[in-house]
Amino acid sequence: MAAAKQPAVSGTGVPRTVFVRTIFHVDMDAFFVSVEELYDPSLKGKAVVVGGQRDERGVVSAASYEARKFGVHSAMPLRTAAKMCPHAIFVDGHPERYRVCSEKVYKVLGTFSPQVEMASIDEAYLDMTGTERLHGPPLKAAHTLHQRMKADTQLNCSVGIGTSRLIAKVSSAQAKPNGVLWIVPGEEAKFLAPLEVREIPGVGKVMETHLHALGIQKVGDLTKLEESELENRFGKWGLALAGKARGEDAGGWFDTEVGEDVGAKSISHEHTYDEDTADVNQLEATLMRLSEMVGRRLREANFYARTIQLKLRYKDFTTITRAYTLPAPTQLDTEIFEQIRALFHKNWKKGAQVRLLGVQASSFATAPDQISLLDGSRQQRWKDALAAADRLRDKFGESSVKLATGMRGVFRERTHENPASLPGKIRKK
DNA sequence: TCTGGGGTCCTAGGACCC
DNA sequence: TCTGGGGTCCTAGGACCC
Repeated sequence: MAAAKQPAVSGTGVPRTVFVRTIFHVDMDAFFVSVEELYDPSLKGKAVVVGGQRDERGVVSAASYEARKFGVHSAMPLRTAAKMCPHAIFVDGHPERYRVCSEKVYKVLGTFSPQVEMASIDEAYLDMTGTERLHGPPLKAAHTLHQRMKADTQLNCSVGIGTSRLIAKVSSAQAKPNGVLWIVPGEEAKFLAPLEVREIPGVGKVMETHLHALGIQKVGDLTKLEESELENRFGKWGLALAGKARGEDAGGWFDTEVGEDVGAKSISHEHTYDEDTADVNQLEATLMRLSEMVGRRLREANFYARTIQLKLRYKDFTTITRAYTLPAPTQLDTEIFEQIRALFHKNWKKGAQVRLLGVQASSFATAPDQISLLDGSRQQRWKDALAAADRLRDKFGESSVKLATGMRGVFRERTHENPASLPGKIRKK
C-alpha cells in the first residue's frame, strides 16, 4: 500500500501525499478467433476470418494473426478479405460463445482486484492500486494474471500497466501478442513520444488526417505544440488531446474511476438486408421484429425509454436517423412499433431501395415516475397545468396561484376533458 | 474493396422559457 | 415594440471504439 504513494511537494512547498494509481489493461488476443479455435482445434495456426462467409455482405469481426499477414483486419468487408487471402477459412460469429468466455475472463480478473471494469467483451481495466501486499509488485502480479488466464480459460491475453487508463491501454497494444508491458511511473511521455498519433485512443482516421496536415505524425510532435493552438483548432477535444499526449486521462470517460458503474444509455437493434428492398410489407415486418427485440431488452433491464429512433440507410449508403420523444416512457413493443412505423412512413422516400433499418431506444428511466404512471393525455395535462401555474406565478406573484384541492381527483374523474380547459382549475386571486 | 452490429460521446442549431 | 442573454430540451449527424 505504502509503495503506491509517493511523497510530493505542492506549490507552497508543503509536502503532501499523491496517489499514483496502478492500472492494468487486459486485452484478449484475437478473441473471437481464439474462442472459435477452442470449439474447432483444426483452425489453429491457420488463416481464419470470423464474421461471415466470403461472399456475404458484412465485415470482418476478427482475423487470426496468420490472416493478418495478408493484410486482413477487422472492419474490412468480407469480400475484400476473401480477395486478399483466398485460402482463409471463413467462420460465422457465435456471440453466445463469446459471452460465455467473457464471463470466465471476468471471473479470473475478479480474483486480482475488486475494481474490474469490462470495457468491451474482450478487454478490461483493473485498478491494482494498493494490491502489492496481496499480489506483489505490478510486473509480478501481471505475470501471475497472465498465467492464470491461460490456465483457466485457455486463452491468451496481453497486459498493459500504467499510471492511467490511457497508458495501460496503449501499452497493452504494444505488448501484443501474449505479452506484458509496464510503463514505469514518470516515463509516460517518453513511452508515447515515438508512437504514431493514431495509437492514441480517440484519434481515428479523420483526426489523423487533420494532424498529418499540420505536420504532426508522432505523439511527441503533439507535445511540441502549444496547448492553446490545439484548443483553437480542435476545441475541447484539442485540449484533451494535449493531456493524452502526456499520458493523462484527460476528459470524458477516461477520467472516471475504474469499476464505476455507468448504466446503459441506449439499446438498439438493426438489420442489413442481403439484398436491398423497397417492399413495404417486408420493411414493416423488419421494423416490427426490431421493435420487439428492443422492447424485450428494455423489459429485461427494467428500463423505460422516452426516445425512440429510426435508422434508415438507402441503397447508395446515405443514412438518416429520425427520433421521437414520447410524453411518457415505455417498454412496450406496440408503442415502440407505433412510433417507428410513423417515423418510417414520414421519412421514407417511397419506392426507394432500403439497405438497412434500425430501431433505438434511449432517455431511460429505471421505473416510470409518479407522473408517468398516468396515461399520456393525463400526464400532458399535468405538465400543462403545472406550466400554466408557473406562468401565472411569474406574472402575478407567488401568492396568486393555488392549485385547486384534489387536483389528482379532478384528473381522475375528468379524463376526457379538453386539456385547454385545465388552467381554469387554477384560481387567480 | 464496397462498406455489420452494438455502443459512446460531442457539436450545432432550433424551440421554448424566463 | 424591440431587444438580449442564459438555460434546457430535443434532434440530426458524425467521429470513434470493439
